[in-house]
Amino acid sequence: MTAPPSRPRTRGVVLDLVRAAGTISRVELAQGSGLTAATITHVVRELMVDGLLIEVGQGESTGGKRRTLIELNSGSRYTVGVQLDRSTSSIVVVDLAGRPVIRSSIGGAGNRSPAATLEAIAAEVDSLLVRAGVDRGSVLGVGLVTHGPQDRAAGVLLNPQPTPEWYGYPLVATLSKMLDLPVLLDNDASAAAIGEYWVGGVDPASTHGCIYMAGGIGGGVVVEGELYRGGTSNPVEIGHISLDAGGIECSCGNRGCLENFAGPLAVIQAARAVPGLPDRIGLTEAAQDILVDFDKVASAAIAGDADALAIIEHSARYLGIAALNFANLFDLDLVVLAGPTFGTAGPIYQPIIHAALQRGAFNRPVRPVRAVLSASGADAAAVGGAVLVLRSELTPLQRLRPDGRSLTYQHW
Amino acid sequence: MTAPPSRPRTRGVVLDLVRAAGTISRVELAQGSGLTAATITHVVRELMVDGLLIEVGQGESTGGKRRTLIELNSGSRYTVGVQLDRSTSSIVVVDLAGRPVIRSSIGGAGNRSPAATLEAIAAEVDSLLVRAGVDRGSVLGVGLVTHGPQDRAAGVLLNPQPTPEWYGYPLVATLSKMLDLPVLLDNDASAAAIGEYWVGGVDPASTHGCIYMAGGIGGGVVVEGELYRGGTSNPVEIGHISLDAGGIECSCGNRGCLENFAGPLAVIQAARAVPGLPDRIGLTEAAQDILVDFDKVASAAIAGDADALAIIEHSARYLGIAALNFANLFDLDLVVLAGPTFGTAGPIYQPIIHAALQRGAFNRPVRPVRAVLSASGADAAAVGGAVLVLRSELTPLQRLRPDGRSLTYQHW
DNA sequence: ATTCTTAACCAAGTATCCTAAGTAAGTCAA
DNA sequence: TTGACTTACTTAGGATACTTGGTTAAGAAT
Repeated sequence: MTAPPSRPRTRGVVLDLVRAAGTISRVELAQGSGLTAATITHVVRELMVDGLLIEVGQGESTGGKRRTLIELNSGSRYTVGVQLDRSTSSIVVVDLAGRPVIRSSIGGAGNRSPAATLEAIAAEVDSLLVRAGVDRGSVLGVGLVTHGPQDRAAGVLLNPQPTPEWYGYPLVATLSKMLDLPVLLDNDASAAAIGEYWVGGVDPASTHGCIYMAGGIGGGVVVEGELYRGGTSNPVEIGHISLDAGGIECSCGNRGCLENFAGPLAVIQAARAVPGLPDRIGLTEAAQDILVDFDKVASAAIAGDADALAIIEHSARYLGIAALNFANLFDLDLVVLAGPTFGTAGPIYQPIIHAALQRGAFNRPVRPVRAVLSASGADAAAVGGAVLVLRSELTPLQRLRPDGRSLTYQHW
Repeated sequence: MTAPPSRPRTRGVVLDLVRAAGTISRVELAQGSGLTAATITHVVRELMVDGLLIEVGQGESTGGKRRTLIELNSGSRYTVGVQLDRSTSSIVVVDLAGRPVIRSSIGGAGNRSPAATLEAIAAEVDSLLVRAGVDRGSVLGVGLVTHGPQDRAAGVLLNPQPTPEWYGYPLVATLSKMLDLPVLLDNDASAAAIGEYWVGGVDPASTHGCIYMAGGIGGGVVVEGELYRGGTSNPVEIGHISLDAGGIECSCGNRGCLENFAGPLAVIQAARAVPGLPDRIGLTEAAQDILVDFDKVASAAIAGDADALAIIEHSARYLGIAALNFANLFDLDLVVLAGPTFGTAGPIYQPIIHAALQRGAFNRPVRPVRAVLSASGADAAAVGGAVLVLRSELTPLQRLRPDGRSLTYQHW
């Protein structure tokens, strides 16, 4: 365990400015941080000694001495992001700049026990680190992201999915012990949102939300680079907002929930109900993996099947209404669509949702509101998980405990 | 103008702890703030020299020296809150503890010009300060709260309501000059939310949202004592979230907006449509003031008129769905109902909305979710405006500019 | 070359916190 | 009642992370 760095907040601010700019000079760091040039000198020197920053050349003169350009020393540290759901688990290793250096997908939880699932994940993480040639000592930690509700501080799920054994199972402690690395747990949609902010080129001044659609629909919001956390850190249950007061009752107790109109299960069910369509696109009677089945409908829609297209467009229109409510409530100027379902169907969803925002976003007179597809594609949540570890280690904006360890981060 | 106080952040933390506790000792301040007892000694002494805190006695011994009890010196500073809408303007003067010391209501904007309206408000503020015997030198400033969208930093509305002349009119600069006091502008629903947190006895650990219903429906969210601001500071347009994808088109561009189902105008229109009801409750043909008309329906409902009750209950059920979406998206554990419409009809609305939250709030397994009526009644927004000034002057949690002046606060 | 401008660094000062060692004022037990 | 103990608060000194102001380095302009 390394000693806690001094002035963690200032280091975090500087690192974040470097990350956002890519390449930057000390003068610009001073302007951007509000600190004086002298302080920047000291902080940058510390960060260079730690190997986090490197000087990469000189800028053009603006009438005097040329500025020394600084970048993240991206190969000096790595983090791992693990996105877990029932059908698949995506794993990525990212460098200090948040760029993926290697990725893979393995089977999801299925009906396996947490222990068996985590064993498989740990083995794959070990394998990826070896294959990428990443020194284990330079790995800061692992971000495990999955569906909510969850207790992040305890590192457990508060949801008996996929099997009752998962409720309260010590995911973080177990994976941490298996890998001998720090592990943090977070919501997949929140991770996708912060990941998009960090590596997706989102304007730091923007307030953006993420709609993450995998097996279900989740949401995340980033304001000024920070995740909206709400009260119990399980915010933005966008899959279960009601869009029809008289709609059918949902298992959540609400009526007319978004997921029942627009979720992948609703899409698959709608496809099954169209005579001939299941046979045409290979949708067998027995319920397969949700994402596999959804992708059959999505592929058919992209390929021009009118029935499939109508079903996807119906889903997109409801997502558009949800996105509009989402944007008007959180005052967003950007809605990012992320998750495996948008891998194939994204080009159908994006323009419809974007158009819905143009129609009714309240803050549109103040600034433009857009909907875009995630830059990280299906790996958005996994990349986000890795980014969450980067953030927690490098830019500790939360108040630190006296011993320098993060409150939201469990070191085995 | 007084010199900016030293260590503004620490002072703010201490003042906030004192405010939340009412009466507190230095030992508890040290525990609550995380600062050492020595630092608390220094900070409390500074604050006592400034007259903001006073020692008020001693607590029971817990085995040693008795604790010296400290309170806000509530008579040492005052702020003014002005809530403005079309039909009425509520004005309150609150002391340092946020308690109202005097209040009044005058006519709202109506169709008057901004200048004429502000003249009337300024005269009434002057009059209230004199009648309450408040020394002008102890008045920190004025919080002007009204509907959005608005540009808080510029101190102008971005909405041509009630007349086009209001769009972009320099409200803050004008009122500030009239009164020779600092003025800040904010959203009425946000103000009601923070006001409820400050003086309504809301648990500081809770995450609460406010549904503010006056002429329209607005929302505000407070997380850990801070307002959710979103991107352009016009968040939580809850009146225009869609609850029926196939509903009638709203002027905002969306369909099936909450306001068209549950807003006061919808209630009045529904009452007009019931044969006999308008005559029975004195609802004349010509549209009067919205709040006056709404109150006729609400009073009849409270008095037992079945038709009026059904209309209010219909409105409440839709507000309940909206509150549930609100709570699930923002992860709230408390929804406060505020605004003049709840003055009479609150006892009908509250149980229905509360029941809706019990039915479907996602975080309910983690902690209870409640709906309550505002403790400040119809003055919630005005009290909130006054509290916003207290906060900005006393607990500057925002980063301060080098000259010590707040970024969000315009000193004429 | 000389002078100006800009970048980066260094030294000393300051604000704000901490730790450590007190003093003050109470309880408790013999 | 006296001495030991506990708790509340204060004082003194020191650490940290910033600041201000001056210096050196490296370029452009004349």
